[in-house]
Amino acid sequence: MADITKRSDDYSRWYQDVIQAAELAENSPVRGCMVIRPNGYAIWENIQRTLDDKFKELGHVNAYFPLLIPKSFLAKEAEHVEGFAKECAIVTHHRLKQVTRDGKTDVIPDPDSKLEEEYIIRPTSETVIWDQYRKWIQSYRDLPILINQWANVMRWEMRTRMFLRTTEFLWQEGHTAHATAEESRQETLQMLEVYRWFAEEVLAMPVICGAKTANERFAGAVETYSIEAMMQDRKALQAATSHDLGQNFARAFDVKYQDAEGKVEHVWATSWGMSTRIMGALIMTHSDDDGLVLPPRIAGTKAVIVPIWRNDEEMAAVVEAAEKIASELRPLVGPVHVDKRDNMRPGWKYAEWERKGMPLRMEIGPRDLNDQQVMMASRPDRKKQPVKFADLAAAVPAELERIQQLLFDAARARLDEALITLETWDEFTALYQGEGGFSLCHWCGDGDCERAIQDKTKVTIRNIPFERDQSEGTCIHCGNKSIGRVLFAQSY
RNA sequence: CGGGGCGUGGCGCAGCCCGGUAGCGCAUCUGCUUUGGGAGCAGAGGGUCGCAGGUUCAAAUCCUGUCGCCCCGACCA
Repeated sequence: MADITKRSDDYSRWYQDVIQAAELAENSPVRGCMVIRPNGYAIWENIQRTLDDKFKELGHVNAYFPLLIPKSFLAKEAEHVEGFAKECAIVTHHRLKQVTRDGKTDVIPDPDSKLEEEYIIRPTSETVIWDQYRKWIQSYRDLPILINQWANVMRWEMRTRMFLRTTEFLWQEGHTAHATAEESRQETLQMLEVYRWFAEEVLAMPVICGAKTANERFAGAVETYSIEAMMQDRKALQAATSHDLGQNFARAFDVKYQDAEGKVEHVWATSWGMSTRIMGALIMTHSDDDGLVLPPRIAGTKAVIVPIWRNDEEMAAVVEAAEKIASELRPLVGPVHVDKRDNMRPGWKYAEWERKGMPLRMEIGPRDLNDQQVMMASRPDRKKQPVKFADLAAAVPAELERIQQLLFDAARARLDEALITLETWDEFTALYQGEGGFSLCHWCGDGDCERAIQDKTKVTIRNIPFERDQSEGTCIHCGNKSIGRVLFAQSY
C-alpha cells in the first residue's frame, strides 16, 4: 500500500506525477484552471452518468441556467454575498477594440462598451435560479421543483490546487423548492445519502456523514451537511455537500406560494453539489507510487487486452483472439480495450496501463493461444493468474468485483485505523503535530472556541457526525460542557 | 498581498557564481536487429535561453525592470 506520507515533503510533486501519468490534466494557461484530457474526462463522464441516473430515479430533472449573473442578484441574500464577494470574476465590457502601441497591435476593452451593470461569472447558481423560481411558483401545486444542473462555475480563490481548488470547475448543483420545512429537510438528507452511496459504493471511498458547524455552513444555508473522506496522508477532504436553505433565498428573491387553505408563504429550498474535486479525492484515496488506481465501477475502460507477437502471422492470430474476447466481454463488463499498438513492446504497455489505473489487464500471446487461456493481472494487488477462454465470462466480472471490494476494504481499514477518540488537549496537539488523522473529541459548541482550535493547530471540525457519542463530557480545548463528540481533522 | 524557488528544443534538466556565440537524458524521425515486464546499435531533425531595457568588443551567464509558473503563508460557500 502506498504511503504518501513518506513523500509528504514533496507531496505536490507526487501528486503532479500521478496526474500527468494518468493524463488527467495539465496546467492551463488560464490562472488556476484545469485542462482535463480524454482519459480523465472519461472518468468524469462516468461520474456524471452514475449520479444523473440516481437523481432521475429520485424524481429530479435537469435544466440549465445562465453563466452570467447580474451583480445586483448577489447582493440580495446578505450572507450569500459575504461568502462569495471576495472570489468573483466580473464582466465589465462587451466589446474589444484594436489599438496600436509602439507599432504593435493589441486589443483592449472598448471604453464605449462598458456595461451599465456588471455581471458576475457564477460561483454557484442559487441567485439566478431563484430569480427564475419566483416566476415559476405561485401555488402549492407548483411544488416541489426538483432540478439539477450540470455546469461550470468560477471562484477566484487566492490559491489554487489541482482538482481540489481550481478557479474554474465542473459540477452538478441541485436546486429544489418545497412547500414545507420538513420536505426540504428530507430532501437535503436524501441527497446527502445519495452522495454517501456514490462515494462508498461507486468510488470505493468510505466517508463520514454529518452536519457542518455554524462557522462552516454554506453562505445562506440554515444547515449544511457533508460527507468527509480521508486521504492516504490522513487529511480530510470534503467530498460533497447538501444544504438546507430554509426560506432564506425565497425571502431574498420574494418567492411565495399559496397553500390549499389560501395562505401565502415563502417556499423552502435546498441545494446540493458534487464537483470535479471528487476526482482529486479518487486519486488521493486509491493511487500508489506506480500511478493511478481506479475502482472498476468508475474506470472509463474496465480492462485492457495486450496481445503479444513476434511476427505478422502471430500478430494476426493473437489480435483476432483478443478482439473476440473483447467483444464477448463488453456486454458483461463495459468498455474493454485491445492495445494493438505495434511501436511498443508488451512490458512498456504493462507499465503504461498500470500508471493509468486500468483495473484489469489480460495478456495473450502465441503460447496462451495454444493453451486457450490469457494471463489476467489486477492493478491494485498485482495478482496475476492464467484464465481459460471458457472461464473468462465468469472470471472477469468476478475479478473486477473483487478489485472494487479490495479498494473499499483497504480505504475502510485506513480510515478505521486513523479514527480515534481523544480525551485531552495534550493528546490532541500531540496527534496533530505528529501523524495526524481523524479524531472524535468533545466540543463545547462555541464558534469562537472552534476558531481558536484552528488558529492554534490548523485542525478543523469536519462535521458533527450523524452517528456519534453524545454522552457527557468537557470540551477538548476550553473544558466547558460538551455537546458531544465531533469529528476533527486537518483538511485540504 | 508577504516569504522562498524556478522560467534554456515536445518533456525533464545541466550550463550562470568566474561573460567567449548552447549541451545532456527522454521523446520524435530513418534503417537494421528485436518483441512474454519500460529493447539495442547506427544516423538525423528540432532551441530568437520567458519578455524588455542596460553594461560590454562579446550576455543563457552581470545589472534593472517586467510577465508567468511552483511552494509556504494570508484566503478557502
